[in-house]
This record gives sequence, structure tokens and C-alpha cells, in this order.
Amino acid sequence: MKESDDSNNNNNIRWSSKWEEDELPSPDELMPLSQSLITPDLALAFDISTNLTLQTPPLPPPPRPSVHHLSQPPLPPLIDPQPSDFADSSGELGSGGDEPARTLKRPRLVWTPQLHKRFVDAVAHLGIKNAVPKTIMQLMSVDGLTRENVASHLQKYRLYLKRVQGLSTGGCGANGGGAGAGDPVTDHLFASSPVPPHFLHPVRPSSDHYLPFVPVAALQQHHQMAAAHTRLQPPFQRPLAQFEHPFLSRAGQQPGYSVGALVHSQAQLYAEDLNMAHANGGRKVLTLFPSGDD
DNA sequence: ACTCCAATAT
DNA sequence: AATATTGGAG
Repeated sequence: MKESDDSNNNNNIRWSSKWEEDELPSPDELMPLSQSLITPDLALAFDISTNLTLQTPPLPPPPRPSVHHLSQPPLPPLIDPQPSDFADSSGELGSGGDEPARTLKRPRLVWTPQLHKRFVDAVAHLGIKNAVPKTIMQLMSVDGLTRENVASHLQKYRLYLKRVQGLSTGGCGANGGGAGAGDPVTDHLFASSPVPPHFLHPVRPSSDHYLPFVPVAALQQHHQMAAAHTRLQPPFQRPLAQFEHPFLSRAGQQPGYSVGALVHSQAQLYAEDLNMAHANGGRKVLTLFPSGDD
């Protein structure tokens, strides 16, 4: 019952680099983007990364993506936190050969501006009607993203949209401002990505024609090499690229999931980095993000 | 089964 | 503060 956390700094790292072109690749080609969300296990294993003091520089350093590897996490400690806990009962019941990644709580997802952008893009491309959690999640195709993650974010996002909507035209000066919520124009995250017009006014009442915005074919399930990206198997087939951290040591032996920072080999544009920042209290959070500038 | 929303918990 | 979780309702 004591909370004396202070200095809760948000350490978000954002490198600059050209991430995606700006928009999502046409649904036809979308897929090669995969971010790795760390699995609980891995997270635990890492946990004290010791010195992740990567502060977010006001201005991202050099746009030069040049192999910026962060200090290699010593990652040896492997201090298994709770030995006795449920952890991994590989001998699950016969029923449901699920991935063990169940019943474990994953770390809180951190919505970086980049990730949020992807979210917005996905929603934009899906059209408001099809933009429901599940669909959005699939379109985003971010490894480790759950429907709930998206649902929660979506809920907040909608509230935000409503806010900015009521926040103009007439009501501005009047009591309209009292929408109720504090008006943190600093809705940091949300403000960080432009809100597509169609979001604000679902439909133009009369006169005035906007872009119909072609709804791309509904959802397409690409599997293809998706698998190669999302779940990589312990034995890597590739030599480690300069960007990768060979930290799967532990995960490698765990049955089931594994995560790794896989960089798209043909693209110098993508650089993923896992960043673990600890927020208040000692809770660990994962910051997954592609490099990008915002 | 899924979405939506508000309230609440962490 | 930002996310997650829960619960009722459609």
C-alpha cells in the first residue's frame, strides 16, 4: 500500500527512419510488417534489462538508420522470477493444445505513435463500418496484438473523435467546451496522427461530395509467409542480422511461442526494436515499434 | 461469437 | 496517465 513512484518517465524511443510510405500498403501487399510483441515469458526473462536508459531525445538523432543497436542486453541474468508459479505447465490437458501463452498476462501494450498510426491507417482503409476490433487487428497484422488491445484502443479513440468533433462549430465558445472530459489537447497519442476526414463526419449530409474512399476488398487473409514472421522458430535459418538480438536463449527451450526481432531482410527501411521500459512501480511494459518519424 | 460502452481496476 | 478488465446490452 505504498506508492511512491515518481519519475515516471515515458521512455519512448523513436528513431527516425523512413517507415512505411505513409499509408498502409494496399491490402494486397500488406503483410510484411510485423512487429514483435514480446511474450510474457521473454519479458520476464529480460525484465531487468539493467540499463535501458534510452531516453527519448526531443529530436530523433540521425535519420540514419544505420545499425543502431542498442546496447546488447546482457540478458544473462535469466533470473527466473517465480519458479513455483504456474508458469509453464507444458503438460497441459489433452484438450486444447493451445499455445502456452494463455493464462499468462502479457505486459501492457504501449501504443507508440507509430503503432497508433498503423491503427488509424487500418481503420481508414477499412472504412468506419468494417472497422471493428477484430478486423482492425487483422489488418494491422501486428504480431502479438490482441483483439482486446485494439478494442480498448478503439474505444478510446472514438471518444477522442467525438471530442474533437464537438469541439468546434458553434459550441466552441459556449458551454460546448464542457464536453466533460479534461481537454488535454495533449491527447498526445491521438493527436499524433492526422485524423482522416471521413472519421469526423461519417457522411456529408447533403451537397458536397467527398472522396468515396474506395473500400478495398474486405478482408484478405494472407497467410503466405506470415508465419515466417509472426512466429519464428527457435532455430534461425538466417544468420543474425546486425539488428537482431540473440536473446531468445530462454524462449528457445520453451514450447510454444517465441519472439524475436526479425528484421525484414530486404528492407533497410524497417528496423524493429524491442524496448522495454519500466513504468511506475516496476511494472514492465513493452514498447514495440518500428522505426519511424512522426 | 462479437461489438459497444461505461465503469472500474491496475 | 495509459491500458486492461469487466459487465450489461444489442
